Amino acid sequence: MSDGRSTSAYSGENLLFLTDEQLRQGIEAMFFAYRGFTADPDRILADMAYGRAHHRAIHFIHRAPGTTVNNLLNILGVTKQSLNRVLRTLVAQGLVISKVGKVDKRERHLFLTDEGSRLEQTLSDAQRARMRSAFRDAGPEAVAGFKTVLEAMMDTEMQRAYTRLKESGA
Amino acid sequence: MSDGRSTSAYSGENLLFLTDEQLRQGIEAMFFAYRGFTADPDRILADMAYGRAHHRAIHFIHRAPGTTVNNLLNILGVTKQSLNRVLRTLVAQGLVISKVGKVDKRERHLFLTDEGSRLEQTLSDAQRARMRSAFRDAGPEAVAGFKTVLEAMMDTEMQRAYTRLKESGA
DNA sequence: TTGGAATGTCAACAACACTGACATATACTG
DNA sequence: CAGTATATGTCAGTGTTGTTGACATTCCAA
Repeated sequence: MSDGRSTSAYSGENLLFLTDEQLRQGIEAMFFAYRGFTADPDRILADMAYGRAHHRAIHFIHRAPGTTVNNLLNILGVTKQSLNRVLRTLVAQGLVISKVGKVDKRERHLFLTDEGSRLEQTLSDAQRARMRSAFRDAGPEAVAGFKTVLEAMMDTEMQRAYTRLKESGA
Repeated sequence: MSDGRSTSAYSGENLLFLTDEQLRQGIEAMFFAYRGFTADPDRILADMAYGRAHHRAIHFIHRAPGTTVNNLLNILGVTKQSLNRVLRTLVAQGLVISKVGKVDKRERHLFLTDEGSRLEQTLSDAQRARMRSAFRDAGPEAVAGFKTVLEAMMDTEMQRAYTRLKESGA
C-alpha cells in the first residue's frame, strides 16, 4: 500500500504515474497551490473586517442569486451556526439581502446588493488573475487535465454540486 | 477584465479556455477538490487531539527528516509561534523529537519517532488512497496537466520549495 | 565584545469551525 | 384542527489555527 511500487502490480500499461512518489508530489502540489489560490483574496480581505468565509459566501451567492440558506449550507459544508455568523455580518453591512420566500415563507433567498457585487468583483478579479496566468502558462490540454483530476478528487455530493453550478453558468 | 470575453481579444489561437466562465470553473473546482483532499486525514485526526496543522508538520518532517524549525516555517508559511505550539504538543506526545544542531547549536533538527512515523503512515495512506483513485480515473495525461497548472498557480517561493522537495524524493 | 540571527515562550486576540440547546415561523399530514 | 417536520435564527461554550507584540536565551561572527 505504501512501499513505493505497489501500483506497479498492474502491469500491461504504464502506471508509473501512480507510484507513491507521484502521489506525494500531487499532495504537495495541492498544498502549495491552494496557498497561492487563496493568497490574493486573503490579502484584500485582511484590510476589511472580512475573512475567507465571507468570500466563499459572497462567491456562491453571486454565482446562484436567490439561493436559500440551506442550499448554501450544503455547498459550503459548514454548520448553520457558522454560516449564520457570516451572513449576519454581511446583511448588517449591507452586502447581502435576505428575502422571505414567496412559495415557502420559511425559506430565505439571498442576493448581493450593489456594494456586495462590487466586493465580489474585486475579489474574483484578483483570484481570476492568478488562475488566468496559471492557465495561460499551462495551456489548454493541461487545464483540461487539471479539471479532470480535481473533479475526480471531490466527494460525490460535491461533484454533483460542482456539475450543477458548471451547467448553470456558461 | 471580467466581461466574460476579455481574453478573446487575443485572437489567432483558441483561447476559449481562458474565458471568465472557465476560470470560475477552475476556482470552484479548486474549492471543492481541496475539501475532498483534506477530508480523509481530517476524519482520522478528529478522534485524536490533533488537527490539520499537526498533519502538515508531520508530513514535512517525514519528507525531510532533520529539517530545522526555520526551514519548516518557510515551507508551512505560518508564524513561529503558531508552529511552535504544534511542535510542542507533538514533542510532548512523543511523536517528534527535536535535536540540537551539531554545527549550529541554535538550530533544532526535527525527526519523527516511531509513533510519529506510524501516524504519518496512517494519514498519508488515507490521503494517497484518494489521490490514487483520482489519478487512476483521470489518466496520466490529465495528471501531467494537473501538476502543470498547480505549479503555475503557486507563489514563486513555493514553486522553489515544491521543486526542491520533488527533486529530493524519487 | 557587541550585534544580530535562531529559537523558544508568554500573553492576548481574532477567525472560523464545532456541538448542544432552544425559539420561531411555516408547511405538511393524518 | 392537532401534531409533526422543516427552515431558519440565535445563544452559549469550546477547540484549532492563525495573528502581533514583547521578551529571554543561546551562540555565531565581525
